[in-house]
Amino acid sequence: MIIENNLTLDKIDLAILRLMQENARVSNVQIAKDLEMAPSAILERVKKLEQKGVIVQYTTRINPAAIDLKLLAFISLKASDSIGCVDTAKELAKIEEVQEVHIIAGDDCYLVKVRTADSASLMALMRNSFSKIKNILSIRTTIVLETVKEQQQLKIPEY
Amino acid sequence: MIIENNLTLDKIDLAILRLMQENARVSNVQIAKDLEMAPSAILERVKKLEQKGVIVQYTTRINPAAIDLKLLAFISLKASDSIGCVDTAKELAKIEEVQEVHIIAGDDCYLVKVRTADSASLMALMRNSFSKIKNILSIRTTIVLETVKEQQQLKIPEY
DNA sequence: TATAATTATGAATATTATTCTGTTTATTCA
DNA sequence: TGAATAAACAGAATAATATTCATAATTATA
Repeated sequence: MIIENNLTLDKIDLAILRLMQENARVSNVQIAKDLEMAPSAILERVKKLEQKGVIVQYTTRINPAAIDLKLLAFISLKASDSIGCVDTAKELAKIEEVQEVHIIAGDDCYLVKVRTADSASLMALMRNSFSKIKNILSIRTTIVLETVKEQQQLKIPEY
Repeated sequence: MIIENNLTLDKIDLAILRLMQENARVSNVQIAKDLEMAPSAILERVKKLEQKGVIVQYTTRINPAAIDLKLLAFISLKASDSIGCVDTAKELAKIEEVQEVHIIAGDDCYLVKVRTADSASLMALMRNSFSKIKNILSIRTTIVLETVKEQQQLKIPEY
């Protein structure tokens, strides 16, 4: 894991992040034009943002329906883990269909986001993968009927 | 919105998506080398994947902590909307701090994912933004203590 | 099987990334 | 405060990549 030392981001860094968050394939030249700077200076900053771990990844968002992943579900799990233990969470994280695993406050212990083709394959996933994980006491599955908004983009402050 | 006509993705398309999902800034030349094809052929396919809406966006994942967004929460909402009505959902989607809005099956009507600086700013958000939305009957907020996995990457089938 | 349509190749060109040097700007510390 | 030091920037040169386009190969279709 990359250590984040000097995490003070100035106005220019934030502007770069704003542009790149919108379009990861924007060119240095374009960013430079927008910010009225030299491409070489932009490149240097981008490299630094990568090194500092501010930029985690450049990723391509794919339409889930295009690859036949039409079902989205959230699963709340209770486990007999000691509190603060992430073993069960790590087991859940290993499952490919699992996009998110959060340890949450309150009644339930874990909140998991899962994407599968359909309800049958979700059922299969639960039977084959979830059931193999020890310490799980109960499962509550919530099917998403419609997604109105889904973005991982963050609200980047002005400065 | 782009209409998705010919959504039959072959093995090569899936391979391209797999590479680009991992790294949106991978070069055509690199993809071409990996798949043992000409860069021009790859480019043509990528353009088509964009046009067909298979590729939704190229985005940069930013470390939320780096821009002081350390709190993640899920909010379950009940509303007095008629079933299937997305008005409330659309209002929720307008809020910048809201990353996701799902209409869900079961007791609650909406599931919302929110990111803020801290619990104080979450409280402020709820007071200022959520409370302005009509028809909301009840709110249940779940704070995330720790995120073990968070990826929007999809499991791309072999062929 | 012939024809049409799609997809791929390879070379030429345009654009962009990257490197490097000199300069400016900011920061540190006596 | 002000010299010493470090960080950031600009601009030019070069390397790498994207893009275009004519042609060839492949695939689908009648």
